[in-house]
Amino acid sequence: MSSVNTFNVCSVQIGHIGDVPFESAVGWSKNHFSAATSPWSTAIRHSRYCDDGTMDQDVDGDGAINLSTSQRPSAATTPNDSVHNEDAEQAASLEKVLKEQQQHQQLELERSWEQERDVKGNGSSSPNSDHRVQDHSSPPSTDSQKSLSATVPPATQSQTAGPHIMSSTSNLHHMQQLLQQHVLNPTQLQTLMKQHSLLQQQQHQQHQLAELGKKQIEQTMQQLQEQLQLNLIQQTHILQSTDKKKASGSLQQLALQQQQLIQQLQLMQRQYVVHQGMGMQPLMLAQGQGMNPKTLEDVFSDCHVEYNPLVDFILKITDHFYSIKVYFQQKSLLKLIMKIANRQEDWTVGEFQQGLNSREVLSPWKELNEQHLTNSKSELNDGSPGLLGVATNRPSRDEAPLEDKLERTTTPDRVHHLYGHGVCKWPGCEIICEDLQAFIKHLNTEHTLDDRSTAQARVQMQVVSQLELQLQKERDRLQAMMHHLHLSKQLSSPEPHKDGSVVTPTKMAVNTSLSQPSVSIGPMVSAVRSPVLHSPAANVAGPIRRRLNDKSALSLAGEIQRNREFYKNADVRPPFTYASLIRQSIIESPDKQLTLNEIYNWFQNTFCYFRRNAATWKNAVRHNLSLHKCFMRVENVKGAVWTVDEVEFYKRRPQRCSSGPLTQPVVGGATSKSPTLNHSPTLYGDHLSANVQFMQASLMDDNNLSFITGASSLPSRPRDSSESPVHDTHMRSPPMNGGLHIKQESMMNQEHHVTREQEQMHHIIKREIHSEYDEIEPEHPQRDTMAEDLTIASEHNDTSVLDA
DNA sequence: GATCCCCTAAACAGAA
DNA sequence: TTTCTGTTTAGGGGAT
Repeated sequence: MSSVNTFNVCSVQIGHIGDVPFESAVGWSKNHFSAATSPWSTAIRHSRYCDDGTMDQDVDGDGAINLSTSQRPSAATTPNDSVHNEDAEQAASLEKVLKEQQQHQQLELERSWEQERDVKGNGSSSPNSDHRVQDHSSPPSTDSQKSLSATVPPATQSQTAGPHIMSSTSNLHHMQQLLQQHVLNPTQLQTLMKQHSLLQQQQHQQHQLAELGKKQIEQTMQQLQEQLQLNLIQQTHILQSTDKKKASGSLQQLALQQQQLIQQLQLMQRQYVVHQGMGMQPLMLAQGQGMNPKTLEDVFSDCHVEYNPLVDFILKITDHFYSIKVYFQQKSLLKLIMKIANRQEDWTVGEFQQGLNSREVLSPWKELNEQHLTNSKSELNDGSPGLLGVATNRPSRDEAPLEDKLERTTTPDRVHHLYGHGVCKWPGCEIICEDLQAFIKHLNTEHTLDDRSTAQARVQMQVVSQLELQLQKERDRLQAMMHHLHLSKQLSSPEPHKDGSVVTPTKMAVNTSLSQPSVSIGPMVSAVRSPVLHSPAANVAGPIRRRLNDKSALSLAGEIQRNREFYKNADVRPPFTYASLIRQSIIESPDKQLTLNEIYNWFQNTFCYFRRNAATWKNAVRHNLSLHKCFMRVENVKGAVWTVDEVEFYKRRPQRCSSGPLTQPVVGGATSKSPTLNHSPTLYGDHLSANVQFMQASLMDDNNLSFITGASSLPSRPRDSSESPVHDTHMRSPPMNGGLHIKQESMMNQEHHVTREQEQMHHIIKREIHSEYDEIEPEHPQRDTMAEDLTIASEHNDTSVLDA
């Protein structure tokens, strides 16, 4: 672009050449003779404009350019200096003589052109650019110029042709101006003109060569495209054939061949782009500048070297554009193959060929050819096949596909991710809004930039972050699974599927290629909603509550831990009671105490389910906190916090199963709200067994360790009287923090009807579990909970054992 | 069918 | 006055 601007400046200066002769002359020569082609290339390369528009001093320039400067270069620098200095000094007195010289020069030029026409066609017609540069890179001396004008080689003379004649009028005008300004003598001008014509001819021949190469590339691309289509048709045939065994091998070969063809096609397209970019360059510039393309072509033929950066820029953009188009076309083709392979569309070969020409496959090329034809109408005629021969079928811009129209109508302002089904989907909001406007109003009033919204947004960010991590993990796992299954399938039996869907590397590659670019949240959510591992999906459909026979609180901790991401992201009701969840939230806290609001937050952060219907479940939480004696309200300086009385919690749980032989338990001799505080000894045993078994499964699953073998024997471990009888009151004494127990009732006065031996057993079991966890993972989040759970459970078991 | 557990809803009161 | 917190009651559903 800078070159174009330079040319504009050049044009203006030519118009004022008489006013500022030498600066204009410099401008003209700078833009009409590139550094590689101008006889004064050295001077021009080192010349630059000053801020005031005049030329800066030339360090080693010749006299013709530096006449306007104060420092005149020495005559020894360039042979031309002597001539120009003499012309300048005698300019005033030799005007008449010069006019005669001009006339003579004009006649001489006309004669030389006639001679050139006569000898046209006798010389070589393929000079390369290196030769050209070599010929004109050195400044010609006066003698050489004279000899050049007198003895022009036939090969050089023959290269002057039409373009020279076409532009001779303007060049003659420039020459006359130069003669009037005494810059060049007629001989120099004549040499200059010949060189100029030579370059034009060379450029023209290069252009013809480029056209020839371009046509060859087009032909090759056409052949490759035909081969590709043939390949696809063959694949279609094979897919429709009944012999699946043969089809598998043939498909693999064809798929390999298809990939090679596509690669070759890409290569050819790239070469085509290079040729095309070079060919369309002057035209694009001419159209862009609103100038006469022919005139510009003349100029560019002289100055093409300076346009290299621009050419590179255009080529890069065009190449990138083509790469995108190639990708989309390949993707479309693969989609087509997948449709057929999956028997979604039982096509015949003819229909398949028609499908190849469908909009889905060809639309990228149509768009490409539209732009291509717009940019270079003269380069590619409308009747030409264009890229891959699809240009003729391009629709008009008004015939936009339905999908495009739908996409346009589905503007983002009509879809709000926080609004759906008439409900505000802000976490914990669920406000019903009649329409989008009402929702927007609600959004602007209720969910402003305050602490609450900020915190909720922060939570959501964490949710998204965790979700992405989980997605990546699951994706890697799936990939590993697929890889393993595919390998094992190949190793075991290369037999295709019974349903006809052959698992081949082709399909795997197709699946990969198709799935990679389309990472959307939809499959992710669906995947989250249907977990395979540790799936609590059985409890998804409604408030199915866990009973005592289900997993205990230990299982709750383990299950929450294992499915934390699932519950956090899936709108699934956790299969635990409010009481269990509240307890879990409290015991997960560092201080084993939480305010009501913190419990709310734990529910919302841990379970996606509790991000809606806030009023309902919050009421339930409060109800449970008040209802169950295991939850104790403690007031401290900060306010009220809730703690858990573990004994009371576990004492409460067996109440549910009152069937069976009723034996008054030793544990928790205090009165209960429930009139049926009957416990089955076997129940405790089952409970503990279930706990241990689940812990085994959990640890085996999570840590892949088998220490449980010892853990399972813990309840039956012989009591060691030497063990410290220190009673672990950690879980039995909720942190007081200087607060006051409001709801204590019988708790503080309650005798723990646990024998000394049982206390010892608590300590042993808990310490052992702690030590085991320390060996496994020092920071295991479940450690305390599990230890406590098992302690309680063992306590119950001991009781049952004693009772038995 | 009785009983129990759990959930949901609601009313009410006190505090912030 | 509103909102939050805590308590209590009532009723329904599921499990035993």
